[in-house]
Amino acid sequence: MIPERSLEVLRAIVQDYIQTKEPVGSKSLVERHQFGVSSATIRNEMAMLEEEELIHAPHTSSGRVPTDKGYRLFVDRLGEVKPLSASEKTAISNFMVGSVDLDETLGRTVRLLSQLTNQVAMVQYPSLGRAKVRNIELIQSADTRVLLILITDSGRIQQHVIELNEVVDIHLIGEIRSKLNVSLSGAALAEVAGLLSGFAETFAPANRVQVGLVVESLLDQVDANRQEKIILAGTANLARREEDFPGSISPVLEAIEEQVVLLKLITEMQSERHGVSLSIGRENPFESLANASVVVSGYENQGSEIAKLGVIGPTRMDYSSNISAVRAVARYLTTALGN
Amino acid sequence: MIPERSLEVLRAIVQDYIQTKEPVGSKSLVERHQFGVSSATIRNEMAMLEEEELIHAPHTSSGRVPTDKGYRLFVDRLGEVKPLSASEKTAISNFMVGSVDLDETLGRTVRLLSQLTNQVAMVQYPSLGRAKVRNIELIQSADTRVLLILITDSGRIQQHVIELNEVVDIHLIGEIRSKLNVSLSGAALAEVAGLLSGFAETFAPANRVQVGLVVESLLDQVDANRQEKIILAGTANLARREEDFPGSISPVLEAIEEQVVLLKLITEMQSERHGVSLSIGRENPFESLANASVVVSGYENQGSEIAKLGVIGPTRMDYSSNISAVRAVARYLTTALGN
DNA sequence: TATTGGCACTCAGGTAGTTCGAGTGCCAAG
DNA sequence: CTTGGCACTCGAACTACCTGAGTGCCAATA
Repeated sequence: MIPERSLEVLRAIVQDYIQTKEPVGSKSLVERHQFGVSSATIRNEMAMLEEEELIHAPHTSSGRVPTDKGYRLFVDRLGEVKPLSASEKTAISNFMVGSVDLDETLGRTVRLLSQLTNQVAMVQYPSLGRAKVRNIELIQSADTRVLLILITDSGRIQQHVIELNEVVDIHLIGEIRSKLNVSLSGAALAEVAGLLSGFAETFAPANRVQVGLVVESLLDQVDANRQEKIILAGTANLARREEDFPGSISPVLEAIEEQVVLLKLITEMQSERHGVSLSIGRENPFESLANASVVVSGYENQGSEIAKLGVIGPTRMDYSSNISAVRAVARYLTTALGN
Repeated sequence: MIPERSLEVLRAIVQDYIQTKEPVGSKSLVERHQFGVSSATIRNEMAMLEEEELIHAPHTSSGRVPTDKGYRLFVDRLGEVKPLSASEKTAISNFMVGSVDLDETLGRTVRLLSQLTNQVAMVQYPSLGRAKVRNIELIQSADTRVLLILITDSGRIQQHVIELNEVVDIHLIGEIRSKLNVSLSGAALAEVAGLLSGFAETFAPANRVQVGLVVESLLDQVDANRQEKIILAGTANLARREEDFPGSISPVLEAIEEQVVLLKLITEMQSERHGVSLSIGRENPFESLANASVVVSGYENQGSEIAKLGVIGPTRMDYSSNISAVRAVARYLTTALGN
């Protein structure tokens, strides 16, 4: 058990360090905060905190800097969640009005979040995993091609062009389309594969090849919920915080361009307090993100979480405001999707 | 008229500078190239080149660095276009196989180009400007909403959700759909607005509000060819070339994130030799891109240019290889779209 | 007239020495 | 447990100095 005052000291160190970007020493600490004790006492406290690996001195006889573990304790027990300012709130609601399309909504959301936090923002597209089929359309898009459109109840629209290798028979397409909708409307995506076994056999033998191609493409798209998509905004904010990343920012840039890494990371993060989850520094398994922290929250549709959004930035970030911004944006997005 | 040998010297300076990233002096120049004259003579030549503002000395008594004007002369008259290596050629053809969807093709293209050049690559989506309507679809996507899909002959698919504010009448939707296709199939997008004047009046008065909403949305999308789209890849390559950008890379990152800037830039660039156009340093009007050069080329479908692609990187880039890479990729994309 | 060797000059960058001050750990006294 | 005091550390900032690649200019030469 760590005594109360030590925790106060840790909080002060984290806050000062985030603000000044300089290692913080015992003297400046007692000047900026009212501890009612002398700097020598604080030094003793700091020695204990260092013992616990909550802070760390970059070199002998310099101020202290929080470790990943220190930040973790800070956010878990010490950080108050800053309420959003009025201007931030209006920014959020203004941003959301007038977008009806899912693409557009998510695009606005990610820009909003990056603007609000001055970090790199990311929004994951809704997972197809738990979604249900609302509608399937087949449209001729060229002589030998049809466009398959899959609309889910989360509003996500996926489209894919199918090459049939022979001239499209418009009546056949119509037949496939209506049979597909009869079989699949309202079905969960996970069930689709099962429901379609034997589907081709309900058609005349001559047509089964083409039907097979359509079914295959549809299953591909359902399966494509694994390779989900993330949209990013505010990459330039990384460069502006360059000095916060020892070495270079380019590994970080590479990691976030590599969507696979990001997706793995955010899907594995467990939700903590207030529905927000975060990964601090080396808590994440990726070497290139050793100096980065990630704050994410899920957003919902019809009561269940469909995807996540969040920000990524230097370990030394303002956790309090970023957490509240991420949480607020996730909530607004949830309500925006609810109508 | 600049004498032949001076041009040779300029070429040598540009090549050495691109390779070594160091200002190049007269002595190292005669060592690395066979000029058959002494360094003193080269110094005289360099003095003339400086007179012409083709090169520039960062400070008194240091080597010379090409100016924007020098690079320009180099690419216009001196740079040989490097043929692609065999491995690059196979990389290109491998990359292209098996993508049938426009989205996917462009996505692969932009990644390919960034990999080939080690720069930031960009691909502009085909402009709707000269395209023709192939097909229009209306699909109910919720009780009060329909999805409008516009497919053009360039293979571009645009979708948008329309909020009708009342329960969708499926027969009315069908009627609108077929009438739209009758009126518009094969029409150039520029003609659409004209063809649709008076369209709502062909419907029963009770339905005209809904028809109006659909028409409005369609016109919006046709009009949206102004706010065209660019996809990017390889942003991390910028960070890796950080030292090539005096100051910081963040203005550059901001500029390329600001699609408007990029679009304005590349649409205003005039094609030069071999169908490739380029903007070197301050030749472009954007202060944030003062140290950046842009290499773009158009790609075609059915014989006419539909959009552009290219790379953006530091002024000190390897123009010869980048030009050939951009040109090659543009050609491959053109043929890939041609099938 | 173009080329060349020679020469004095310049200046960024590296090395070394110095100082300064914020910060530390420790200890003995309160 | 707290505190003032003290010796110690070490990065950062400043200075001085040196080195070497590079320059411009000039007089001699082919």
